[in-house]
Amino acid sequence: MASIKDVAELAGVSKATVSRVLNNTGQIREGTRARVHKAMEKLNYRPSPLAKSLATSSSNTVGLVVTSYRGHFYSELMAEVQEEMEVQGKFLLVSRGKRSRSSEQEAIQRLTDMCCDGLILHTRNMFDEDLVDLSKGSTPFVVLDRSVKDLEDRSIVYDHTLAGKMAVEHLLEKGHRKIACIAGPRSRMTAALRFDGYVQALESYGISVDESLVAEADYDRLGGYRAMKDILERQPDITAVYSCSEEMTVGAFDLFRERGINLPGDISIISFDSVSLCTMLTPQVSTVHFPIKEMAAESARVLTALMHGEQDVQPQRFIPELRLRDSVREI
Amino acid sequence: MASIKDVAELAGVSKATVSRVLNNTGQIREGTRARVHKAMEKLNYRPSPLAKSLATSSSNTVGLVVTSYRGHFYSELMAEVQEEMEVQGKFLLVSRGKRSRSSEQEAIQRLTDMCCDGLILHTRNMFDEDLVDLSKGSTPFVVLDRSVKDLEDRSIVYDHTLAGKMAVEHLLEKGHRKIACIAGPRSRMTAALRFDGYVQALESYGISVDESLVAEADYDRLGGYRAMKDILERQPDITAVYSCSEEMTVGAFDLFRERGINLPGDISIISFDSVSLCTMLTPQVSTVHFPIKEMAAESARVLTALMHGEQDVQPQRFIPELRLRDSVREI
DNA sequence: TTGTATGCGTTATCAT
DNA sequence: ATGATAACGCATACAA
Repeated sequence: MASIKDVAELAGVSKATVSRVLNNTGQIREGTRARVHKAMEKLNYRPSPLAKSLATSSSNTVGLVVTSYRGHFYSELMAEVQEEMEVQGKFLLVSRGKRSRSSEQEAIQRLTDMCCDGLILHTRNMFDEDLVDLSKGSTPFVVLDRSVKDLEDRSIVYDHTLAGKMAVEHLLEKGHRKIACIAGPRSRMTAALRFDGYVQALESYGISVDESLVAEADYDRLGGYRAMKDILERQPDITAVYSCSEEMTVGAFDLFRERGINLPGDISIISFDSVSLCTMLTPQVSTVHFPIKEMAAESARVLTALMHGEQDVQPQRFIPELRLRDSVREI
Repeated sequence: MASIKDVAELAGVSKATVSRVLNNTGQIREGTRARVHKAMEKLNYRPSPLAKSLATSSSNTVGLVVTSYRGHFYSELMAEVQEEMEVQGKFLLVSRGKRSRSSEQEAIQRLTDMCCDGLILHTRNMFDEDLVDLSKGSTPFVVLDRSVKDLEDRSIVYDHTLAGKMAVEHLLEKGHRKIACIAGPRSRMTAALRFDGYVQALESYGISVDESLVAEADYDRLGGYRAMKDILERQPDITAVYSCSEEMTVGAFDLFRERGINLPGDISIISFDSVSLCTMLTPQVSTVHFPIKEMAAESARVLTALMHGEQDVQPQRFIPELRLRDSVREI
């Protein structure tokens, strides 16, 4: 690989001059510029990003840390950020915090050590104060789907509780009273919030929650299948289900299909949805939409603004939105 | 940020010594080692990956180049490679070749400039000879889902034509004769191959292809919807459909749902499938499985072997496999 | 307008 | 067992 030195020699100038034409900085005579260009051409010269980063401590990359890679949700998240960043000409470095405070911090450190120009954090286990500490450093970052006090201008947030409440209230309005809940692992913040929505909606109708109506499961297809099965065993006469994730909903449908249960005739269902899995099912299921895609894109945009040194960025607010389809009937 | 120099000074040794304890190379007295460690601790020292890369021309990252980020397929591909690489402690750098020979080559150059230790290429537009040229360089790489002559030991391949043939023959065996084909963009290699499978299967039954039975569409949901609509307009009395991608199948189902078309009563369908979208549909649709996930993982493993300097790696062969479910009826 | 010299944080080759 | 020192490829402050 030809280096800047080779180009300089061939063009009969100094390295500094080559560097100048490279970055379009300073004044250079047209003649020498041409000579340098020709030399670069001839040597098929390409600057080393590594050396440049070392010299400037900026790397033209941004880091993304997530808690998992598995599943449509994270795939979509990664892809979206990736695409948005490419527009900025930035590379994306992805790292995973393995569901613990320390591993999340470690991931962040690795990324900053690599001189990422910015960070997008979808971390669930770090404390708010950790994030606030981080904000004292020089690397700009945004937090995705998490509201951090004092970091509002870098938080891309969504009100999971309200979303859940709206979903369950819809069921309530349609006359359902015996409403099951397929909940995510309650150790996870957003899962807990979504469950809160269930509780609040019920309370607003003067109904207290019956624990035998709720099952906690992993946020995936099999989890949904099992949860639905458990609930139906305990409470065969439910009329509606509130599912806290689309993949769990797909799992529930596996059971419905297996048992010949009819929707919405026998059971109504409403679900969270991010990647439109719910519109592939038959009947298409009514959802509260959790717009991870748009939020990921927004996080990329906000980060870009931050990296450009813009002040007072106002992250877009994402409001829960009901998407009514064919899986809920009136009773 | 503390550098190796700071550590050396604090520990009262030279930079070289610090470097040695860092990499566990050479012999060092226990006492000094301890002192160095303490100094590192105290300064919260972390080595700069950038400087290390510059010095060693290796970066602890691998590059992945794909043609798109959109859709479940690519998402899954990225996520799988990502996860597999993390096990090796490698970072992943993703870049996109925008469906042209030159942009794919450009992406590769950027990645090699960053001193990636290895490359995974899911490129469709470069020529075989480009790849062969590349193989003369020093960066190990593998090609995903493409068979390159003279590069068999780095090609993770799948027989799309055979897969398509098997799918259509299944339809044929069940008595179907008027079989529509929802094809991908024929400019794309694998789409063309899958279509070939259709042609071959038909020929083996002495049937010549009727172009009005086939529609070419984008490899996505909307494409499938439109293609299905077009075909039904021209040929309302088809009995079966061969769909070349799962997302197109989802789109076809959108139309079926809209029109109240019954499966497999009115129409039978068989589809390619990679991300199990087809098992979410009702009825679950019979498929030929294109195991992109496993192939992505295999590509990561083969690359790892290559990077470790192993010779004679034999990439696993992936054989098309029919997964019969409930979307095809006998007539 | 251009050149010189130094620094960025490592590794690696010689010495000692 | 340890230290000096030269790379690695670029940017940049200071001279000229």
